[in-house]
Formats: sequence, structure tokens, C-alpha cells
Amino acid sequence: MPELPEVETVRLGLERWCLEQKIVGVEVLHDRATNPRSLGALDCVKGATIKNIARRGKFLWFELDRPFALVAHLGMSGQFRVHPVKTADEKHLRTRFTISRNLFAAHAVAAKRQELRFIDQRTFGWLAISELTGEVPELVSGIARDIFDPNFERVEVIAKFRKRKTEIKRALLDQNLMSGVGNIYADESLWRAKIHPESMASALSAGKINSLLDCAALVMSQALVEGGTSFDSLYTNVTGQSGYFEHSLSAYGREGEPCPRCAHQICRIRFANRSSHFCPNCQRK
DNA sequence: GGAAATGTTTACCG
DNA sequence: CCGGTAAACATTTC
Repeated sequence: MPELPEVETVRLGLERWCLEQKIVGVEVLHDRATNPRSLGALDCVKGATIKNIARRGKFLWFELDRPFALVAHLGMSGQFRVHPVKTADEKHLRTRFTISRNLFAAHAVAAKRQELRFIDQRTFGWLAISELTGEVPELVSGIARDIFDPNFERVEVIAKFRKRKTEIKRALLDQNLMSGVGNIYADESLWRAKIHPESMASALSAGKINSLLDCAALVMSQALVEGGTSFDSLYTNVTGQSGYFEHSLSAYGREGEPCPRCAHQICRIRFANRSSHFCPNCQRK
């Protein structure tokens, strides 16, 4: 589930709880939690201090006082949680980082330790060590900027969309064109922009694509305010709270229900190997 | 009991 | 380049 708003919610939580903390322990409990493209084993972050938490699209990474970053992708069900040490292990705990706040000797009785845990039921999520020399880690270098990136080139992106000989929803999901949009926000953005998901990207005017991008930004920023979307307890933010945006969805998951705009029944079709929800009355091809 | 479906990404094949 | 499909996995729903 985690798309841009959920990943940003997680990033904010990590920023709140992990900044300037030193990683003093790493315990990998599942092989698949490490991306095969990782430069090495995750325990090489031991001893590093977390200097920044950054994000592009659905990828996030911890910047360290090292020339490499710890990159994370949440996949379908990944979560980060910050816990006091000795909290009972979750069933799907994949990696445990022990982190410690550096306290001034004059005040410190003992360094305060906590655990940063990566939990992932379906194990499509992963962590990796990746070289960080430029703006983003090497592993993230192929991912396009997301719409909230200050250097997002809207005019260029619109032109790229219009060159695609494919359906608009497929293009919207392509993380190499524009990152951060997944199945839920694709359906919601298309509904808001009144565009049929199977419309050919190349058949849409620049103005229409421009308004679609406006809708995507609007829908995702609303979701962000509400702490992201969640359908079950799989997704929670760092402190364990779920998002509430699910109550605000207009099309996604609402097959058979009336369209909030025109009351026509919302349809669901299989498409690109996933479900698409749309209003056949408002969203014409 | 079993099939289908679930928010992601990547790889492969035609 | 494009699209279809499968695969990685655990769990829930029909």
C-alpha cells in the first residue's frame, strides 16, 4: 500500500525519532529484507550516525556520516517502528537496528537506547546499502523525481507523457516518468481529472495532462495531511498509528458504490494485472 | 478446502 | 519501445 503520502508519513516519523542517533547494533532476521543489489551486508551501518532522512517517490533513505546510504523500499507491507528495547518481537520483524542518542557526558547517566525495526509481512520490501555521491543513492538514480520535488520539471514530464504510446494509467504508474504514484492514487487522480484509465496518453492534450498532475498533487497532499491511506493494520507509521485517508477515497475500492460526483455506479476492471476503479459516466474514453 | 485478491517492482518473452 | 505475464510472499476474503 505505501505510496508517496504513506512513505512521506514514515519519513516524517523517522525524522522525528532517529535524527542524530547512532546505530549501535544491526540484526538481520530474514534474508529477503536485504536487496540483492545492496553493496554489502546491512551491518556495515554499525557505528554510523543518522544525519538525514530523505525520500524520492516511494524510496526513502538514511543519510549517514558515511559515503553510502541505507536505502529502504516498503514494498507492499513494509513498516518502520521505533520501540523501546526489549519490546516483544513482531511476527514479521525482518531487521532490528539498535539506536542510541549521544548525550553529553555531564548529563548522561547512560545513553538512551531504542530499537528501529523494519517489519514486513509479505517481504516485497527491502533495505540496501548504496553509494551516495550525488543527490540520490545509486540505487535510486533511475527513479524520476516526484511531483513534490522542487526540481520537478512539469513541462518536460507532460511532454514525456504525451509521447507514450500506452494507456494513461500505465504511464502514471511508471516510476521512471514520475515517481510516487501507485494503484490507489492513480485511480483517485484519474477520477478527479475525469480521465478514463485506458485513455491513450498520447491522445490527451497537454492541458488535460497538466490538470491530471494537479489532481495527483492535490489528492496526495490531502492524503498526507490525513497521515496516508490504510486498509488494514499492515501499514502504520513509526509510532504505530494507521492513516485515515481511506475514508476519503472516491473511486478506489468502491466498486458498485455510487460515484460521489454523479451517482453512477463505480466500475472495476482488470488492467495491467491490477484492479482499476473508475466512473464510466464521468470518465469517458 | 481452495481460489482469488492485496498497496510493488523487476524480469522475461513476443 | 510496448504489453502481457509471472514471480517474489503471507494473509484475508469469497
